[in-house]
Amino acid sequence: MELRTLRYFVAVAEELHFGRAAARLHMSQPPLSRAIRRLESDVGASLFDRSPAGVALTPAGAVLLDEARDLLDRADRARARVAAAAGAATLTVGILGDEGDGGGPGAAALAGTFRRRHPHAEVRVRDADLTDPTCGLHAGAVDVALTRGPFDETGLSVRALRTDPVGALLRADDPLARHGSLRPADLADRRWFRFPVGTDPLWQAYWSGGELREGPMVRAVRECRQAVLWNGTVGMTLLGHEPGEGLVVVPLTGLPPSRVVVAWRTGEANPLVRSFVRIVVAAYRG
Amino acid sequence: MELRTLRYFVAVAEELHFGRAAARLHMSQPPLSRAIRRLESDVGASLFDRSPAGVALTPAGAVLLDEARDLLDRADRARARVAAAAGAATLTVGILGDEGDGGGPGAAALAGTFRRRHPHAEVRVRDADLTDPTCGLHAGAVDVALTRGPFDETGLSVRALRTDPVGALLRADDPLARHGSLRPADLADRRWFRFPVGTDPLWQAYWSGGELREGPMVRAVRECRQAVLWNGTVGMTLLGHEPGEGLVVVPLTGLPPSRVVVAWRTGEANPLVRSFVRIVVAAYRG
DNA sequence: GGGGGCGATACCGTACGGGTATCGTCCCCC
DNA sequence: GGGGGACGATACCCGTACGGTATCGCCCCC
Repeated sequence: MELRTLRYFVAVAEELHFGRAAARLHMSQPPLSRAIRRLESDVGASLFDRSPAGVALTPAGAVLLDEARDLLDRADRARARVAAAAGAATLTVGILGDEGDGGGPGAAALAGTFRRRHPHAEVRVRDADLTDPTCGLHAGAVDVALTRGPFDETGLSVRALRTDPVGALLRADDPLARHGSLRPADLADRRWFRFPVGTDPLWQAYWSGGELREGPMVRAVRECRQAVLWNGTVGMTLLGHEPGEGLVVVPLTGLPPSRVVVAWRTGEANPLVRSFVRIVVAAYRG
Repeated sequence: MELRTLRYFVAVAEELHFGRAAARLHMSQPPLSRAIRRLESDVGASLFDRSPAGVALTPAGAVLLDEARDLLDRADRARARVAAAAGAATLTVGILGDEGDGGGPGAAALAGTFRRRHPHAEVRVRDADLTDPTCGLHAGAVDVALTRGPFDETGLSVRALRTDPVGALLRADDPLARHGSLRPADLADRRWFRFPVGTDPLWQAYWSGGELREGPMVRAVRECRQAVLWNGTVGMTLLGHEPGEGLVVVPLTGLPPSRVVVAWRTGEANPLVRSFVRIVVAAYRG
């Protein structure tokens, strides 16, 4: 007799209809039927009379409906009290700014889900520029980062969410722009944009086509586009996004795809971090 | 926040020691640690201070301990009330008498487990003789049968619990008794004991070596032994049991092994049946 | 400095809870 | 009276999550 099962039971008892109850619970009807059957064998009593005419509560079911509502109510209040006793809780989330992640659920939606689950907690979302892919995880500026690899993962726990193929960002009038795909060697003589000194080396190397090269320095996606547009520089970006006026993206082969990840400091004490991670993983899966 | 998790939490909060709490819960320590971590991220608060010195409750943990005890208490009472509202519940269990099942948990142990889970219910155990392997399932004399195949399964649901190899039951001074194994054909000219008229044909055929033969009529295991001992009759029995004074069991090849099963009428309304089946299956697995 | 206690982590197997597809049954209506 | 629709049950599949064992990391203490 778990609380989730009791929630199922209350839904069926209120709807008196398995199909509608399942819809209300955002699940399909067969698992709901099974869960109720199991609940019945668990408490050792029939809870519903299933007659062709419809579903009706048995006396035992009526008693359980009462008790279940009470239990669920108290469980909710218990949660609230615990949260209150825990005092002010804060979670600082870092996301890779500007472009962020086009195909994902979006930071706003994630923060919303999180706030619904933890109404007492304060969520701060902090945008990072392309200088630090960890958004300040190492430095302690954020508790959890929703970002993109690769970066130095020592001391961090990482869960992959998705992988995206990458492409070269070129001016539309570049001779290479008409190729169907390119390899890094094809761009060996070009200048690539790079990031300010102190940027994570793995990150720097990956997004500069495999090695550091001379080129304009950028901090944000917008600056990358400008750098490509204004001079012969090339850059890397994700496939599938609209590259912008006067620009073209050509798929790059021979490079590992870029991973969207959620990362946090290993052994982090703040329990909200794990909760956020679970929400993010679930959102990217669904 | 499920009730099971809260039981875990209370155990840890009372022991203030993960290892001991795990022992009390009859589980190992790692899953317990994980469950508590998950609970913490679920409620969004740290519940324990894990210091090298030991484990201590946080303020939030203290609040939850209070609430959890209350919830678990009320859940127990809810169960009791539902059971009371359901009125007198009865489960009649049929077991194949006399020998029953040597290697299994035993009907007494199973009934004990069941009574602990359903204190309000009345359990009646009914021994059957070898005449009816279903112990009166078809006739409605019992709700669930813990028995041995094969038998007519129409209208019944069956779950297999174990299979046992079978052997021929012979007098120790029988010339065939010294063989390492026998096939039914080796016993073609012998008389086999048989069961009273009206016995399930599948059952009758299986335990008479593949066909019906003339021979003494028996109703119980004891009678089988006597029949073999007193005249040249042969019979079938299970390997691994002590056959008794003056008797020998020789393995029989070429026959499907005998299945120990739990069976009930398909679509049975009594929810105690499913509960009993679950208990039996768990007991045979563990 | 080494050993022991204890919680955390890693990894694996199983079972349960979710899904889709289909059935059986009853009702209703043409 | 037969066909179709509504609805709960069943069959089957799959992923997750919860159990387990083995091992690590850390601190304490002798």
